[in-house]
Amino acid sequence: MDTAKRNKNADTFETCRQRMLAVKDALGVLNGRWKIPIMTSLLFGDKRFKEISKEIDGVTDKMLSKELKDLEINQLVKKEARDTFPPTVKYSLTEHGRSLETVVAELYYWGSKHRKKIIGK
Amino acid sequence: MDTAKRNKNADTFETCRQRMLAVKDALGVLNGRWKIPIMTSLLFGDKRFKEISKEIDGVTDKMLSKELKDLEINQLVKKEARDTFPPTVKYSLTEHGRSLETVVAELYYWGSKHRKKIIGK
DNA sequence: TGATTTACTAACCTTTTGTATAGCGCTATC
DNA sequence: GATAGCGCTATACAAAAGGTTAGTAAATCA
Repeated sequence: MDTAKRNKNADTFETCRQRMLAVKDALGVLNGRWKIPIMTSLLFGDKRFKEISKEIDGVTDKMLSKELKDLEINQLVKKEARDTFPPTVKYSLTEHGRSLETVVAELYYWGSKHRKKIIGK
Repeated sequence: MDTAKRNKNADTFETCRQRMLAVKDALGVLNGRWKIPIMTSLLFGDKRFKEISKEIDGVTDKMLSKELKDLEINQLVKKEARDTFPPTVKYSLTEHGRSLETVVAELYYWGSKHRKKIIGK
């Protein structure tokens, strides 16, 4: 391998690693089975706890509660509780959370394509 | 709530659930900590096993091997082994796998933004 | 009276993921 | 002749993620 080619390979290796870091930062916040579905739900509007859980098949109260807390800590979601009875809690996206819209949209497009290609053949 | 408003709510509920399904299809294939990093690595070019593992911090041989197998089953990755010694195995993306490029790109943009906002403040 | 509702939490259990270590077959290098 | 390299696989175990069940508060409804 000549010098020029070796340098080019080293470059793409470095570029690749930097991309990877950013991708991992994103995945670090969106990890687990439920965070992206939760964000998807809230991109359609503010919701109460039970409304979210109805939209996401298979999620348990425990998981939903935990994941919402994580998302709140990472400033993607905000929570407003009123001390009525039964309790009323509203979840909504922060501006930062709403900036995930394009990511979720791409996942949606890709997921539809994938379903057609693999699952629904 | 009047009838028109109730219908509109029912509509967004349904649209939301359909989006959710497609998003979950995508996540079903890309689940776990490693699949998206692996795809990111292969989007930069065909790679051998060790090359991928060098680019992804923290992944073990066991996990890498398992996840590559999953991706192969889902037709995102293809594998070519030549029976030389030491063994030479080349991994590359299928066309379907390459179609994930936009998803990964969005994750990369968002991850960079997120790092600046939350981690690197 | 007692069942229902909401947004959780605690206890416990299972499944998935990760870690550590070893080994294989064969070649090339020290 | 020992050692390093590749692309795994096997075994055993620890840790993390996720699921199941049950329970709480206080008001409302039958």
